[in-house]
Amino acid sequence: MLDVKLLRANINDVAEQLKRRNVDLDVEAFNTLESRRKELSVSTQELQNERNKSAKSIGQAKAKGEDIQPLLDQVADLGGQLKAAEDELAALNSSIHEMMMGLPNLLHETVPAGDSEDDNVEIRRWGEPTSFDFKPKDHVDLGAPNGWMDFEAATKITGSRFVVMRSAMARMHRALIQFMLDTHSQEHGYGEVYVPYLANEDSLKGTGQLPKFEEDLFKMKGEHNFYLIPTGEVPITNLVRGEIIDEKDMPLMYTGHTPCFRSEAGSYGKDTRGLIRQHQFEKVEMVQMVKPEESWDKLEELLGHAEAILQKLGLPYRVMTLCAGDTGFSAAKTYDLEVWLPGQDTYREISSCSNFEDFQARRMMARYRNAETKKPELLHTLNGSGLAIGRTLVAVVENYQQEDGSILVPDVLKPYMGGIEKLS
RNA sequence: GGAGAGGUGGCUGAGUGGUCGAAAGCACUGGUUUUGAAAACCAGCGACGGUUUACCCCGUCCCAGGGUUCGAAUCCCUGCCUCUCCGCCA
Repeated sequence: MLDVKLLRANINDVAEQLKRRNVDLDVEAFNTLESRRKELSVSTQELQNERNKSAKSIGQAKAKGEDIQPLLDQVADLGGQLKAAEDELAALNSSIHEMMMGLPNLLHETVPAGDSEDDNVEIRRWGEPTSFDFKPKDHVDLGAPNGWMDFEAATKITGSRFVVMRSAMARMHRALIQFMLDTHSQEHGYGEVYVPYLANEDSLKGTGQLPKFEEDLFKMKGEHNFYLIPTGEVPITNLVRGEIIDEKDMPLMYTGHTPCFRSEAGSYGKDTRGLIRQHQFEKVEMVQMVKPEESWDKLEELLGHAEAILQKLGLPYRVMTLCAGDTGFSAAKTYDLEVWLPGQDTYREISSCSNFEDFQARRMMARYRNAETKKPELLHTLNGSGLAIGRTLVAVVENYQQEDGSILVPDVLKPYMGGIEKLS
């Protein structure tokens, strides 16, 4: 959420900045609501003050044994007036809040202009696209024939966009999770967490998936308002919802593995083949809660932690800065890591690393106590995939394939796979 | 799932429907004392919003949402959560 004070003071600036995202802020509507709110807030407080004073004097009169009936008559209609004013004010406040919850974050000045992923800007590459002296296959042709990846079985069990994995492939999938968690927790300084895979409405509002993007989520039936998490970002970031963190404990760094569930509404017909776009996939997530002045440096560090995984796995990739139109709702700036996929002869997103500044923190009242001022201040949140497991598996399978259809095991994964050299 | 007890400031924990934003203790901060530290003593110490140069002042907040009342931390209803006992269970 943006700071409502910012809108009160500089709404035209904000509107101008939101245009970069092709978002049209209704300045007039906001100003109308806001001026009415201010008026009403003042008059409501006056009424409240009057009520408090008279209640107090009635109490005192009663304590002295005086007749309080005349005083009661004086305040007879106060209650009704106050109730009406409070109700109207509450309605107004919730309209303003609703409007604020629907506005995306302001973009960092370094975010390039653009409307779609075609306008994202490449900032560097690591490694060269893998070369083969035969025609490389994609992961489906490599995995499906021998049952390593069984899309038909998954369709029977559930439906489209799910997968069953078997034997060595299932094991390598699991190995990737262990390898990433170990790397982040042992080498990069993250604390490992295990978290719920169902989250409530407040949590999803906190990180920004609700109220705007409910159609992307799977919602539980029944009396609880629970949703399957679309990313580990949701439960992990919400660890600090409503908390005031000691400055000495900052930055907080968490890593965790979770499944992710996405309805993929609106992407029918897109990436229907293989593991690229599933309703259920695994991810190892990195989340940081940092002091505001540190967040831009921390974004570069966090990006480096994600890159380290790809480098250890020996997978060629490039780093992209998302353009204005492609940057997510809550983020001020996002880097995507795109890994080389020989089967598709292209780079595909495998990680997304973002700085949210105080956008999520304000939604969930996540603060830290500034040691100098002793006051609670909003902290900054960041997160990044480190990495998406399914897509990493695709990248390993396609980049490490041999002409006979076997898959070499990257060195760093061997300890997690009983030392075997290849899948065959 | 059944029965009971609770949810109060960073923590523990008092609170008769009427100067209660809330006793007390701990923690923390500042001071006195001390070569220094500890101890002792004194003082300060919630969040958010409005107003203000600032002080002050005003409002809201005692799990959440409703209700009763001139007035609610306190009474009533609903929900959420925690604890104890029983049942079930990985």
